[in-house]
Amino acid sequence: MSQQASPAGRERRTGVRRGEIREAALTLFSDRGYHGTGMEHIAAHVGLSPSSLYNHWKSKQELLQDIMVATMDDLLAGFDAAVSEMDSSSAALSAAMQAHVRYHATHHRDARIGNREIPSLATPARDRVKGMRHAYAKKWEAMISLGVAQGRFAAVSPQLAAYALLEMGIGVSQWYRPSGRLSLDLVAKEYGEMALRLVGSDELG
Amino acid sequence: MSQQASPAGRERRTGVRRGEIREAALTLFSDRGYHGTGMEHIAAHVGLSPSSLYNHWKSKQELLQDIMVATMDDLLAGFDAAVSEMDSSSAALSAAMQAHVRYHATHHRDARIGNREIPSLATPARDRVKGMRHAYAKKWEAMISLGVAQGRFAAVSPQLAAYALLEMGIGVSQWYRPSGRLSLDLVAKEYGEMALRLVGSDELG
DNA sequence: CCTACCGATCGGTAGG
DNA sequence: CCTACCGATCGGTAGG
Repeated sequence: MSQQASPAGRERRTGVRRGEIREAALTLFSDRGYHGTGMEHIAAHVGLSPSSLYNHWKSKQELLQDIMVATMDDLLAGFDAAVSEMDSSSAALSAAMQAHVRYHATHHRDARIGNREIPSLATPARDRVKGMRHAYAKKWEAMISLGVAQGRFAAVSPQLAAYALLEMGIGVSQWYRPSGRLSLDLVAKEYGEMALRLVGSDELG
Repeated sequence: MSQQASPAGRERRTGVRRGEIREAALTLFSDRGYHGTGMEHIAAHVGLSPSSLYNHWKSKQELLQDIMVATMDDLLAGFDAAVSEMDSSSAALSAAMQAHVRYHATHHRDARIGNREIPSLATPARDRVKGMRHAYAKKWEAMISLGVAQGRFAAVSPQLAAYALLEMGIGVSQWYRPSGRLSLDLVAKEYGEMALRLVGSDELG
C-alpha cells in the first residue's frame, strides 16, 4: 500500500507546487506585468530556486498562456451559465452583467493580466485568446440584438452597447476589493441595473 | 545674423528630435509595454544609436512620466472645457462623455499606456499620476451627484456610475481606429446617449 | 530540487 | 552623435 501511495503522493505534491507557482505568477504578473516579472521573483515568492520552476512549468510563457486561456474559459462558461434558463432579454442581460462583474471582482489578478498582456502572448496562443475574446463579445452583442429585435431594448448599436457593458464590468477588477465599503452583491446588482438602463430596457431591475 | 540663428536652429533640431523620440516611445510602450520596450527599440525607430537618446531624455523613466502626466493633464483640461457653459446636468454629462470618448479614440496609445503602466512609474510620479486620476474620477462623481440632487438623474450611486462611465469610455481606445467603419462623431454621440441612459437622465440626447 | 553557468539583453555612462 | 563598454539581470539549460 505504501508503495502505491508514494508515487501518488509525489504526484500530488508536484501538482501542489505547480499550483503554487501559478498562484505566484498570477500575483506578480498582475502587479508588475509579464515583462516586469522575472522567474527569480516567482521563485522567491514560493521559496524555490529559479531553475526549479522548470520542473513544474515549461517556460514563463507557458504560465502566461495557462492563465489567459483559463480566464477566457471561465468568462465564456460563466456567460452561458448565467443566461441559460433566463426567459427574457432583460433577465438575461442582467444575469450576464452580474456574472461578468462577479468574475472581475473576484478574479482581479486574472482580469488585469487578461486585459494587459495580450501582446506578451506568443503565437499561436495570442490568436487563440483574441478569438475567445471576440467570441465573448459576440455573445453579448447577439443577446442585445435579440432584445432590440424584440422591442425590449432601445439600444441603437448592439455592438457599441456590448463593448461599453463589457468594459465597464472589466473596470470593476481595478477598484473592487472584498475588504472595501461595498459588498459584492450590491456592486453586482447596481451594475446589472446600469446595464439595463444603458440599453434602454423596458424592464428595469 | 547667422551666428544668432545657429544656436536657435540647433535648439529647434534638438526639440524636434526630442519629440520624435517621445513619439516612438508612445508607439512602442503602447504596443509592447514599458518593460517590454528597450531603449534600443526606441533608438532603432528614430534611426539613432541607443546612447544618443540620452542627449534628449534623461532616462526611459522620464519618457514614461512625461507621457503619463501629459495624458492626465489633457483629460482634466478636456473635462473642464467640455462642461463649462453647460446649463444642465444632462448637457454637462453628455459633453463630458463625448470629450472623454474623443480623447480616447484619438489618443489610444497614450490611453493604453496611462491605463497599464501605473505600476511601472517610479515614485513620486506614481503617486502624482494616481492623484490626478483620482481627481478626474471625483469631477465625474460630483457632476453626477449634482444631477441626482437636482432630481434629473436616477443614479443610485454616483461613484459607481462615474467608474462605469469612465471605464466604458476608456475602452474606446482599445478598438476605435480612424480607418474603421464608425465615424468618431457617431461613436461620441452614441456614447453620450448611453451615458445619459445609464444614469437615468430625464433628458435623453 | 540545487549549484553553476550559458548567451543575450537590459538601462545607462565614459570619452571623444 | 558615435563607439566602446559597464554591471546587472534576463530566461533557460546542464548535470547531478
